[in-house]
Amino acid sequence: MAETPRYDDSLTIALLRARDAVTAQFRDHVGEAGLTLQQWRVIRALAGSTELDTTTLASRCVIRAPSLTRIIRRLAGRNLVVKVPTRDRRQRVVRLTDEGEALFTRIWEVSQQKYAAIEDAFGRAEMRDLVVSLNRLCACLDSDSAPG
Amino acid sequence: MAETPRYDDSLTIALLRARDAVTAQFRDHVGEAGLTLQQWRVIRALAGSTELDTTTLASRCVIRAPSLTRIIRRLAGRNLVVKVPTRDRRQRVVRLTDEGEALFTRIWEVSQQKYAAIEDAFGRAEMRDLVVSLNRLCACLDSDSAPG
DNA sequence: ATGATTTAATTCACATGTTAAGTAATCACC
DNA sequence: GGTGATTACTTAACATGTGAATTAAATCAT
Repeated sequence: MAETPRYDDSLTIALLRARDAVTAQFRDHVGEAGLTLQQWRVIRALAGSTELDTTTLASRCVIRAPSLTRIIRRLAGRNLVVKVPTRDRRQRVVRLTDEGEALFTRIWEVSQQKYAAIEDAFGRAEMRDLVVSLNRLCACLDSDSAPG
Repeated sequence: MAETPRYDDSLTIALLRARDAVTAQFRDHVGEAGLTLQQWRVIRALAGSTELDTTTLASRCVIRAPSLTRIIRRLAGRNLVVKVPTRDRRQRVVRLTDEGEALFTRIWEVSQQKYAAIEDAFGRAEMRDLVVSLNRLCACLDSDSAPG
């Protein structure tokens, strides 16, 4: 508690700590349902009969393609997602099964409460500003990779 | 570019994306020196003849103890860190070797430039505010884990 | 239509993330 | 000063992160 690390002012460390603190709020609840947080992000992205290909899913969930391949394999093995046939047979499009949708609903309710609790603790407006700021940071860094 | 994911407004996703974007700025440079970003965080925390035990190091680097055990083993195997004898023989206190310090210095210079580039792109004041905001978020979440 | 190229996803190899269990050293207490 | 609880770290088992190589399918040029 009392120790203030020397490079606490680093953006990298601040982001890591924040992510750690936020995910910690959800991990136990999601874990009790037998899911990792990454698996939960995938299920959440597919909720509501959404069909998505691997590339889009990877982008939305911020999960690399190789990891997503394994995650989908596991979720399919548990009958939570199924493959959907496509015209372009290179693509793997998936959607939730009824069982997957049911699991989503069960987790989602409590998850929303926990999210609301964070908003209450941190401040709704401040949180909105924070998300805007984070998204602007991404926008800044994604564009200028061109050196001088 | 044109697709706006449905839950881009999620703090969790925003944090993931931001972390991803920021670390991407450093990964290649650090990787060319033969280090992962996690290994680099450890080396950075130890730079300047700093001796630290595993627990403190884990806290500062935001790395779990089991991961840190393996990371230190690898860095020790490459003669970048060494164990320091301690009174409490449960603790593992480590410090950089001369080789480790040299590697730090080599990476650090470019790393600082890249950090400055982020500040330039995003705005120095905005970045300071962002770090403050992130740290406050952690403070909010670390304290109130007590349910009603 | 045939072959070169590009694209989408997977596989591989190794490093880290995560939880639970294990081990050894210290501490608290009597 | 010996015993039980605590502490610091490690190990083990499995899931994900990461970059490079691979495979299969669509596209392009001709």
